[in-house]
Amino acid sequence: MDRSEQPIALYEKIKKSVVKDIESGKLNPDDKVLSETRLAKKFNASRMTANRALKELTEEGRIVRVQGVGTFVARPKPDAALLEIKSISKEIQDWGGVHSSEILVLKKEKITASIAQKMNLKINDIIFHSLIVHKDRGIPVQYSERFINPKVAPEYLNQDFKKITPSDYLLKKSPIQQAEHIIEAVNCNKQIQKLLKIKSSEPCISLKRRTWSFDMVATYSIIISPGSRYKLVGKFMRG
Amino acid sequence: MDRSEQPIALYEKIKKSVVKDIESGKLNPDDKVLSETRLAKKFNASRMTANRALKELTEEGRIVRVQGVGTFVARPKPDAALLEIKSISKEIQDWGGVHSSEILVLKKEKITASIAQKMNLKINDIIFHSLIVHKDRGIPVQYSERFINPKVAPEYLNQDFKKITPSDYLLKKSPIQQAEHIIEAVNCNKQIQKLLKIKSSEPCISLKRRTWSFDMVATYSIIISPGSRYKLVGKFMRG
DNA sequence: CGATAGTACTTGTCTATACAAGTATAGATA
DNA sequence: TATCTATACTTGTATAGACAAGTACTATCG
Repeated sequence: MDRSEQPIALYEKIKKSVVKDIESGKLNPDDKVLSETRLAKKFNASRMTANRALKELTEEGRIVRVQGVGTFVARPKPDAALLEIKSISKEIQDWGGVHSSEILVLKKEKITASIAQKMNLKINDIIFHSLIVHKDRGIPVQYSERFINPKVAPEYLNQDFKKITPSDYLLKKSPIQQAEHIIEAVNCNKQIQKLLKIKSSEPCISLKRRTWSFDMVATYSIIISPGSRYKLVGKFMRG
Repeated sequence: MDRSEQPIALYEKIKKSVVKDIESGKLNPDDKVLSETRLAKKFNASRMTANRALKELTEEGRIVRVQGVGTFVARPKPDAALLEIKSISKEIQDWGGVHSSEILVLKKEKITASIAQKMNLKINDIIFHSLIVHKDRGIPVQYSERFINPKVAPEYLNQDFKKITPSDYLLKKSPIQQAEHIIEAVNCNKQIQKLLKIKSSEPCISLKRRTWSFDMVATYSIIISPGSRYKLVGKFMRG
């Protein structure tokens, strides 16, 4: 860790204090948080500084503010793994299906320009690339392409993926700090149509996902599923 | 444009001005943006106001700031701009579009069995029902049907939705929301095809959503958008 | 009893100022 | 030439004060 101790900003201290009260249970969901004025007095800060702390906590979804009324602790995210793809095999099994998968690509390779851009890497950097089709009772339900930053998981290719799933390995090696999801409805190209054994008219759901670890883009993945065979269910906060 | 004019905050004006310069091509990636001091002077604002504008644009991924050096237009990490599933009108405006909407239904009515089940209400209970088609420059981009529990927002129908959007009103009345989302790729029925002015082959993204407030189901909504005209982008933090 | 006005409090926005800290550049120095 | 130093500029943090806008409650009036 190259993070040495720099003097912590006052607004950060206020944020941490509120978060601590929430996580310790001193403040429960829907409880009223100290007002800006009171927080400012408590920390010997100006109101603007307390305002900044509370504004950022609002953006982070930890509190809810209502003008004229006050600031309240937000209800906890019911599912930590919000729109996150849990292991597709588990999902299929939970559904009562029979999971199998076909590994089409699993290797190191030079990164392409468009992927390099998405992952903030340089062209010609080396990257891990996998392409897998997941099936239920032999019927393809998901095309899954994944690019992995080797700086984050250098031993990725050497794993025995019969003992640990790729997702589980990555989760262990690189705690995800942040994830971005882009969900689209698309008609997919011929190659993917063939892999998924669908007609060209079949609407598909495309989920592109980037995850960050250690302040780097850790993975970029593209998942495509026929609309008739798959849906996403997510529980999370925020309107 | 059904957006009536509420006084727009100064920092919002500064943000919009910078975004406009970026999107019009006046400012290109890596170009230097006016410094806080200069922006402040240009808009007759204080430096703190310009600072807020630039700070928020940084969080939105549109610019990059380097202490001691300056502010630069971010490279187009595509899709980084839109962060949350926020109000569709705001989304369209941020995108540089022109939002309008057609209200097809907005009334109290008796609940149907299937909706009653989803909302944990009894058949023949009264519910608020709205059906709106949102457009960008006249092109339909979203079919939005919504059922609202009157216990949560009894004054819903009496609002002047030219002054406050339905979403904003609901957020205010029941600020703490837990939500469940089901996302599917579908081909939609003839009625919706007609409203959205799409061909039957156009893949659409369907987002069904339930929100909870005060331990009740507050709303159930169905949102359908043509895949070619809309996508969902979500950024979620962990820890 | 119901409506209204006043109040106390909250968050939202904005200003003018201040100092700290990081960077680049030009000019002086060894 | 290579290195240091002053400086001018940038962003980052923080203050104290101001007014606007929204809400909840109380006391008053009709």
